[in-house]
Amino acid sequence: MKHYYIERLTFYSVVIRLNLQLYCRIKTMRYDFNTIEKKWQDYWASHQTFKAENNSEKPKYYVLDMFPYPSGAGLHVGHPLGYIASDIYARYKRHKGFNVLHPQGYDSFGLPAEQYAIQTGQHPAITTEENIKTYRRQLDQIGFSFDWSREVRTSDPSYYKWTQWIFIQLFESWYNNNTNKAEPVSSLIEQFQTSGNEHIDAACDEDTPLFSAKEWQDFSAVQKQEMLLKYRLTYLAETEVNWCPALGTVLANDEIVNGVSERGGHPVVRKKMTQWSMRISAYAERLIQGLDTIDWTDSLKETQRNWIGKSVGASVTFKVKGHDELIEVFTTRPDTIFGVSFMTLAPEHELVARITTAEQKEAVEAYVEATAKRSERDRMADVKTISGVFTGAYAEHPFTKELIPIWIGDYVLASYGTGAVMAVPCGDQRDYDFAKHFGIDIPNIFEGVDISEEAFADKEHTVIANSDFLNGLGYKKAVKRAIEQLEQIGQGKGKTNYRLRDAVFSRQRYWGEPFPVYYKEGMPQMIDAKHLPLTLPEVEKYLPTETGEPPLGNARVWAWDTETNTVVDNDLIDHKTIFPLELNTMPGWAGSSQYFNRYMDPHNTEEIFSKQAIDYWQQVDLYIGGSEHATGHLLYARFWEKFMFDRGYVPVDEFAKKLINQGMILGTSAFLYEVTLDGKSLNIFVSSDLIEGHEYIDSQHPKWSELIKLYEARGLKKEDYDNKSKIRLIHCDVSYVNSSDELDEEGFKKWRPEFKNADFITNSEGVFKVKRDVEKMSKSKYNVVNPDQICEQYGADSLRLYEMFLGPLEQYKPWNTAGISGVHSFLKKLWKLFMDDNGLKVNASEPNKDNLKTLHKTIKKVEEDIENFSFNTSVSTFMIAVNELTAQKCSSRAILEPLLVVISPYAPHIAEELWSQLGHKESIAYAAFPKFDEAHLVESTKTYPISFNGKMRFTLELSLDLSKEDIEAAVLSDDKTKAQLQGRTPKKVIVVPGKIVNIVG
RNA sequence: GCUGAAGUGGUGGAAUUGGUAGACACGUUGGACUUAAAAUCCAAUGGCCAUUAUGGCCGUGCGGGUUCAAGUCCCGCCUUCAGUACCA
Repeated sequence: MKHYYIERLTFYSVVIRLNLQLYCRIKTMRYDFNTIEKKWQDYWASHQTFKAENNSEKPKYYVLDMFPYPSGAGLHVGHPLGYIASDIYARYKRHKGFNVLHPQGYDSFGLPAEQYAIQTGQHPAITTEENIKTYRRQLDQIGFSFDWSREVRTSDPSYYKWTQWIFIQLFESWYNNNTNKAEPVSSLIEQFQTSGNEHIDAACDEDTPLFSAKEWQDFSAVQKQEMLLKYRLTYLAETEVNWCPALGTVLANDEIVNGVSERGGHPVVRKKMTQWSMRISAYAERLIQGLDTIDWTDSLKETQRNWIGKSVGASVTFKVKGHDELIEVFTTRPDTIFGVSFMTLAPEHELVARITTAEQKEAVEAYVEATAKRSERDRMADVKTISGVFTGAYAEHPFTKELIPIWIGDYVLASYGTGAVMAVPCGDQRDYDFAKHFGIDIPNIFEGVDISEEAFADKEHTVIANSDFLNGLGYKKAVKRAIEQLEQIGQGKGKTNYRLRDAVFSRQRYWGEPFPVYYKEGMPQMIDAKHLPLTLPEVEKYLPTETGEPPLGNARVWAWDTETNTVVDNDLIDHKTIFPLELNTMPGWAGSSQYFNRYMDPHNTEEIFSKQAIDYWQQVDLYIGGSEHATGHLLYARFWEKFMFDRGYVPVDEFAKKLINQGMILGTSAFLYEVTLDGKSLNIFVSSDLIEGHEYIDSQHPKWSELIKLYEARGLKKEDYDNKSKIRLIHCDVSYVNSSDELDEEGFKKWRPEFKNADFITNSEGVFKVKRDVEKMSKSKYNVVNPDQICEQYGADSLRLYEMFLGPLEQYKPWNTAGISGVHSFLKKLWKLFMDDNGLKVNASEPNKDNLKTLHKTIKKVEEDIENFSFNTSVSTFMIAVNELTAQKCSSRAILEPLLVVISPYAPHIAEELWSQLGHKESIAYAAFPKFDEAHLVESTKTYPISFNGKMRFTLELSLDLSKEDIEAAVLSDDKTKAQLQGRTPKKVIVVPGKIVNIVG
């Protein structure tokens, strides 16, 4: 028995093997994308095909993607969109003879890994490593031409060593407003030493006192450090921050969306804390100016301009009556100074408590307290309510010396300008509303303008009146004059104000870069750069300590020994040689603000990058990424690059010459209509075509007889459900829905077992349909499409082509997997152009005129498309080319070989395979892009559209040699023209040679 | 409110400086091949009217305008999306 069994097995295995051999033979002739793609991905990896050299005869080109945060969910089809576009561009540039740098890495510090660590105890480094593996596998299978030998990870100590190094450089620098650049702190100390700080124009803290050289010399060491800290480009300061209790950390303004945290949507409150800050405000003007020198989209530049928020105007000081106090305000309309009828201070303004009169004390205090309690979000949500209190104090008008009541109101923000405004109700709608509400005077200082209904804010048509020396002047002249006069009496000057605030740089987090900082007598000290990196310590818990310190407070070994320059046990802190280390870590944007430069020389252990490398690569030539980073990463990175430029580390002060924002690929969500009663599920679902337009169940409706039967079967009475039973939408995983929107009931029930006994009411054809809607692709909406499955089923080349084919790169567009069959069958047709059942069918035959025309118009169009980033139209062009060449039965090597090079940036795997089938031993990646030859497109005739009164009626083929007159004669003598005219004489004939003929009759 | 982008078939989208609107696909319908299915191939496919056929009218968010000719330019609106918001 046993013997027989083995014999049978052997027999079968021989049969199977024979079949397999036959199958494989056929298979080599077919477009077997899975095998081909794996083969070439392995080839590229083992041959390091895309390794960029730091010295090359070729011109350089640097194509960069925004590196991903490796999240646990992996990639969905929306993620690679920008990577595919940049990869096409990078491959194209290689064909064009450039030495292309196209690196990739990971922005691997961040909140999600830490949140996961808090929940599970899993070290973030482990989670991160696992996620990176998944990302790498997914990226590899799409066939990107990344130079992986240059990979960086922000959480890698060999990388963050240089993030720490830059921090030290910033600490050792100050911003000189005279030279308009950052300079070493040593130059500042020299000036203090010789002449104090009175004559220094620097970006510094507002509360910096003036001191003389003598005073400086007399300062203690700690006092000197305190003073210097007010000038450093990164500094410690007590700042009001956005504190997120749920996340236990501080958030930057751009990490808050609609008053809640961007990640997780948790509430955010204002809180005072000592934090590291970055003096980005020093660069506000240069960040605006620099925008004119770079090729970024207008909308992105506009977003950055708005964020920086430059406004030009004047600062004016008002004396407070009866106090030795001054109120400084910022105004963009100094021309309206004679229209001031009150002043408003922010409730948080420091003068409020000092100037409030005894009578008003109670009301003012109550108001201040009430505002403090209201969260930022409440204040934002409630813009319409006007509130405020009179302080009882008066200011003196700088010119008229009239008394101006001082109010407080929450429409004035403490964080903008000086936190105080001179209110001109006739010229500003908010001041107007406030004045109306509290019955304050609204003097009119505009000539010929009615202000009985609303304020007049039109600068263009302003003519000033009732304003002494400003009478009769227009806006511009009045502003100039007002500033001159204010300067003369010493109560104001021209001033430019920026909305941009310094960036808080501390996070109360574990999974981030440690600061290279220890504290001696309470003052921060930098660890010498040669001892970096200061690596993250191990902790038992990733939560804040019991005393409320950041997670690093849990580290047992986290103190700095200045004798040995090593990290030692906390217990050893003696404040003589061993000092406590900083417990905060750096924010997410630290690691991403210089990574583009590190790619140029990623393994350098001596420097952040060599001079030779940065001089060669200079800056990113093309940067592709999402527009959501407009006011975060893209602003901070520009700031750091300018700083690095000032200090002589980089040769240019903008890091990315050109930037493109790719749009988002949206998911097509599926929804089920679920019937509910009193908010509870009735376990009944209704096909979407029965429901459209209804919110409640109505027993009168004939469509719902089946549903009504179900109600009755369940013993529900008509009066219980009629017009009460409501319909709601629930998300359904898109994998249980086919392309006709029909639901796989069994699959759905398995996925959501709580509905396993649910009733599904089908439409009149007996089919259950879901509702479709386009939304952001996300796990929680169950509309995610995984690229792994697409690659498996259609191949990476199909995925690449399809993502490009969907529409313009910058646009938002919905994903629809069904459509991929179009590009997939294009690839099969392409394959068939080269291969038939017997193998390669390409030969040395002479190409004919049509072949050449097809090839050259394709070369021309694709080249233009790539230069214009119009990748979608290229894919159509390929389809047209292959359709035409197939119809022409073209098998000429002279046509098909160059065609392959043109297609290869888009579909590199199939291009490589066919290229090697053509007998090439080297990769196609560096083959020269074919040269376009206009000669092949020259035509002798043109099919003219013949229009009558602008409407095209028919076409006529005419020689292009004909003159205008010849064309007119030829057209007019044509029978079809005569038929159109029916004997009438045309009034006019427009002939545009080579374009169109229009007959006006 | 302000700023920016965009409105074209059933769907995604083409249309270089004003010059044949709807390329290229998806989907749909019909056909070929097949025992059948898949795959592949062929044909039709903006709407309406008409037909024996070569036809006719309307049509790029809406209303005007410029022009021999407008999706494209100008004026006035509407809608959608994104960003931003008491910024003095």
